[in-house]
Amino acid sequence: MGNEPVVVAVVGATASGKSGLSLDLAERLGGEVVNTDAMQLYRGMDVGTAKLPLAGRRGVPHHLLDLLEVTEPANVAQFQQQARSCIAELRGRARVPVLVGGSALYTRAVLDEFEFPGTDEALRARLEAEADEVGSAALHARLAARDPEAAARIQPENARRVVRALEVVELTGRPFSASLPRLVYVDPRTVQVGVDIDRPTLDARIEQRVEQMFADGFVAEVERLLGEGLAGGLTASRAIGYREVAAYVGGELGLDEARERTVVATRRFARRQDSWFRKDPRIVWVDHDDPARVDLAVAAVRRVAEQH
RNA sequence: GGGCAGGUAGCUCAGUUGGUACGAGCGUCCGCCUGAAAAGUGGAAGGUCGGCGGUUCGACCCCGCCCCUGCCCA
Repeated sequence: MGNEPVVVAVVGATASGKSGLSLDLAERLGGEVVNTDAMQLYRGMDVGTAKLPLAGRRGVPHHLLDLLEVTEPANVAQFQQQARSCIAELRGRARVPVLVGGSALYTRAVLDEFEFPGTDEALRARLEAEADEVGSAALHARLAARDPEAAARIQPENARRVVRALEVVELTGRPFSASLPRLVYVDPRTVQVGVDIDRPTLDARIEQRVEQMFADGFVAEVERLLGEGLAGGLTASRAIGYREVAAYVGGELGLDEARERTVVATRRFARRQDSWFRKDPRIVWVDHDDPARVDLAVAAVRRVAEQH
């Protein structure tokens, strides 16, 4: 295991400049890019997810893009497996995996010791129907009886988590931890590089990016995906921008309104991403416009490589 | 020039027959987060009510003048 390459992950808020840094790092380290963005997993969701077009990839191979149809739900557990085997494959070829993406849960699921209890479609469907009927508070009360600790950590209003907790409890007969695992890398030779960016700059970039998306045919992309069943996709239909543009196409929103709401939703998303990543003390932060950011990131990678 | 409607939280708008603004939605800020995660979810901070003057024990709510916005008439 001694000569296996380090695993690098570039994290940070949307529109902070992760893609560019990931390419720089892949070039400097002899690596290939592995996507860890839940929405870029979808085939056909390109403009609205700011997916790097082939022409912009500088010849660096990209993995784990375009794996799902918009009608399919996303699935972290499955992604975890795919990403880990992709990483193993790259290392087998002595290439450095450079993960990039803004989905914090996905990134952690891949990098950390992170196990998912099973799932049961029918059971979950039943619980969801029940939640709709009696309300999540009632289910929360049942959870409290079965698994007091989980209940204490999950807000009664959060139907999604209440249902999942009950699903796990009923399925495994064991308590659901209901809290994130500790920050422990499955492989100590892991480095996370965070792209730091101040809010005014980030907000301006988000606005600019969204405008560019619309100029680049975002509406046409959504129309095409609607034809492929986007509206029925559990995950994809709720993606930022896609739901707003779909509402515009459906005549429920004006174009300007759709664009403005997309900007706002993206901004809020960026805040949520930030609060996830800030909590992880292992992340080495580099400023988005620091001329030395690539050198700093490479230095961080070398440091970890030498320690192990 | 005249008439009408309106000027209340960052935005859109409720509300008080005069007694310290019950406000709401959105936004903003902070937090949570294990199989939908660009999802889901909790909390907080923001107005003294267009300006000046008057009436009143007391006005955001009454009166006067002024300013601004929209519509209408000339």
